[in-house]
Amino acid sequence: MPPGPRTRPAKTALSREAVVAAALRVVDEVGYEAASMRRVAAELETGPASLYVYVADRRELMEAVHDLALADVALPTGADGDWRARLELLIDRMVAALAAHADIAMAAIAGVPLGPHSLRVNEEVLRLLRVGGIDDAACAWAADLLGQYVASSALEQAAWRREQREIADPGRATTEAMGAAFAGRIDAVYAALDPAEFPTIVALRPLLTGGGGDARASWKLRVIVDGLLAQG
Amino acid sequence: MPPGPRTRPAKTALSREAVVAAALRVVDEVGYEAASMRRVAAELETGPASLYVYVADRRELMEAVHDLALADVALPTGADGDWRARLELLIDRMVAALAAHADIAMAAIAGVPLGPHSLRVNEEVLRLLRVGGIDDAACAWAADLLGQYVASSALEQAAWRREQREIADPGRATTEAMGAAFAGRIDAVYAALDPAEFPTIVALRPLLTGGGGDARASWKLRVIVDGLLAQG
DNA sequence: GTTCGCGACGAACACTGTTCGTGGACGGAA
DNA sequence: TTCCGTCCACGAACAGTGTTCGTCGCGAAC
Repeated sequence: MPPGPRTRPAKTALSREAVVAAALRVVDEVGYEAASMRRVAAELETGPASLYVYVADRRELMEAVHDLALADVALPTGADGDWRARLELLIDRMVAALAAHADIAMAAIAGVPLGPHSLRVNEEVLRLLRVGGIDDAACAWAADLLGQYVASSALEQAAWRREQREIADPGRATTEAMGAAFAGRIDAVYAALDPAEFPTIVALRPLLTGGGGDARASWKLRVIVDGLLAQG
Repeated sequence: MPPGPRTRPAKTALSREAVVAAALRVVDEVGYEAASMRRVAAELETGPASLYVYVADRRELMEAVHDLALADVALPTGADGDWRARLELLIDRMVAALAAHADIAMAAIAGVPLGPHSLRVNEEVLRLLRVGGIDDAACAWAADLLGQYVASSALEQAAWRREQREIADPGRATTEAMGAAFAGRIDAVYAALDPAEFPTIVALRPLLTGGGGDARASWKLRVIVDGLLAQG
């Protein structure tokens, strides 16, 4: 007698791309940290051991997911303006593509991204910087700085977006959810500070947590590029 | 009969500060990720459940450790120059203080730092920016940008430092360790790229992984501050 | 001297990433 | 067609993880 109802009709649909795509779906649903190997395997209706045929470990899987998220980024064309406009557009697209998939940008902080789409996009960043007349050594370090900006901004934007989703969630749209909100919780800490000890924080309090969206991000990007140009 | 050799002579030395200090020691030894509640408890010669009297969860503990690491940062004085020199010195000290304790800066990425020492240091950052004549709204966003720079640079520096320690480790100072090294592994990826597809990366290859130390960090900081001044 | 509360902590729960071994399915060779 | 060999899906297990609960001993208050 067979040990159980072993029905395996079309289970051969496993591949590296299928695993990475499933992992991206799971990250979208439950976030970066909660996207465990077991949950990804469950998404594929298999066991966790099956994933290790196509992926060395969780880190490599998440790097692949991060790279897949960057596949949506289209390189700006000549119609998008001069090198600076194109660079800022490209960076904005990178941040948007990453922030669209929860906090997958964490993978870029845990390890340097070296996937094919990361390389494709970074090649274009470096090329645009050179077109802009930036010194070669400055190009290399600028790409590093811009990479840090992309990861940080994508994480910030993802956190801000998740907060809005939690507030909009009718299941817990109570005072508790409002109190646990992202900017709200931070602002509450600032509001409770002693103005004699932290005069500047208290004075700037409305500005510190305001404008968590695109204005903040594009301002930061402008600062960095202006700073680059100042290195002449 | 007592249920076992329950010898408890001087076990009453537990407190929140003792827990956080022990956690900092563990982070120094094994790193941020491997610093588990069980290891911290073992450092205090107790069980993991004992920690939860003084700390809500691992996240809060790591935020407290991050804040403790910033306690070493001394605020620059008038003898250190004008506002810009003081600001850059302060930021450098923050990066150095965090990078001295492995990758504890990860705690600043997982959540916005709001501990007492973070507040103390951020108050001074905001104050110096205002002294420099930066617009109030720009001050708020600049502090955010500088915070991202501090966390990213501390992580980068910690990774670079760990790599050097692993190479210097006589136990595995073989070709394997050299091949698995940080900058070396990245450079190897770049070296294997097709020059027709990634011409800029290949052309700038020696510059991309070079200068991983202080020069890179201070250059980035100069870019940011120059960019701030360009906002008028 | 007795009671009472605080807190240290053993045990357990529900997970996690990863490895091993089995065994079935499929390709090509005889 | 039969056989063999390779591949790989997957059950089971290992060694951990964060966190919670209940107990129980100790110090202090009454």
